[in-house]
Amino acid sequence: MAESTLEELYRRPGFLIRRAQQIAVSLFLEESGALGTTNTQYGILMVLKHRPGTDQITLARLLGLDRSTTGMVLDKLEQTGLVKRRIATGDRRKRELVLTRAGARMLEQLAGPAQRAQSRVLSPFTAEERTAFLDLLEKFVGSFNGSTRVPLDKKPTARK
Amino acid sequence: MAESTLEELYRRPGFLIRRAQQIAVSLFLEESGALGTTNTQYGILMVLKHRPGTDQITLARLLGLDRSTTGMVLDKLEQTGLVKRRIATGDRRKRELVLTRAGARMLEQLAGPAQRAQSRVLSPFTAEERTAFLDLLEKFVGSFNGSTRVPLDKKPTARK
DNA sequence: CGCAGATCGTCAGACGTCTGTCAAATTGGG
DNA sequence: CCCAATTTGACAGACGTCTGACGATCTGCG
Repeated sequence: MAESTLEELYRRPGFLIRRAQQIAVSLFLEESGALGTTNTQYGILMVLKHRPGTDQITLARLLGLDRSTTGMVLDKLEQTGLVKRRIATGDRRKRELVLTRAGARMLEQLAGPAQRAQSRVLSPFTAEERTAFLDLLEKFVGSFNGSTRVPLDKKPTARK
Repeated sequence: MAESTLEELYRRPGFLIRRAQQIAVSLFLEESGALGTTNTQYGILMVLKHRPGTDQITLARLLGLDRSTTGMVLDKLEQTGLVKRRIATGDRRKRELVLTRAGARMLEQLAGPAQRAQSRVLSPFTAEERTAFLDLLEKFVGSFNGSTRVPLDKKPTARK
């Protein structure tokens, strides 16, 4: 029966990856819920915790986002009072980004939800499958960093 | 050196999955390029090819999208002349969706690019890794169909 | 038969994401 | 030292995605 040839669609990596992303976001939102901070915002807060004073472009490269997205999300974070933007001394084009006290507190409050979300994401897998899954994902994204529209640069410190 | 504790971030499944999705979309767009049809639109066209006359809600459930997204993408598809929307006979709330001739042609033209995109997605893997990757993804999304915000329903035919 | 409750689709609102363009600022080569 | 090229961030435009609300319609139960 040609009735279900769209099984092809369901086995496509693109389809599966889209669903996976949808699920991961969903789980994070379910756990972080009332705190009102999204996945992406959480990523930015994380980076800013470890690299205070980073500028927007570097931040974007660290997360694999483009400048516009990064700027827009930072707008929201600034409005919510979690992040402070300051014109960089020495290069007035740049904005030095730092967590506010509220931002640091939010990050602490998010630690639990983020951890639970991660556990739920991995919950369908056995221990071996977990590492296999992560290893394969790492190999996948790793082999495309640099190519693709929005490359990721884990070592922006190593600047020319 | 606490300097790079954000390696934690890079190993998080949520982060890896987001990057993977970003890459997959990017590759599809690179290949389909000039045809001007996106990932999501391609999914809708695929379903409509195999299930002509489907209504929007059923289509949404088949793809794991919500009603609004589905409706909006269908707006574009209708504007571009790839899909036709018709009030269903027997239930005037529903819209029967069918590919236009141009829609069917577009689907044919997309076959090559979609195939190439899929090959490129899987290119970093060995044959064994490919099936492992797809199996793990399938297990992952499969175990969350039904839960999460936007469930997926592969068998909407089996209605009450 | 008639109305309460479910269902379908649209709309408004919010967020994320990318591309392209532009002004301001910086840098480098002559 | 000066101007061209580059870099940073903002803005406009386009698409996808979800939630919540609402009108139109249908269905089932009394």
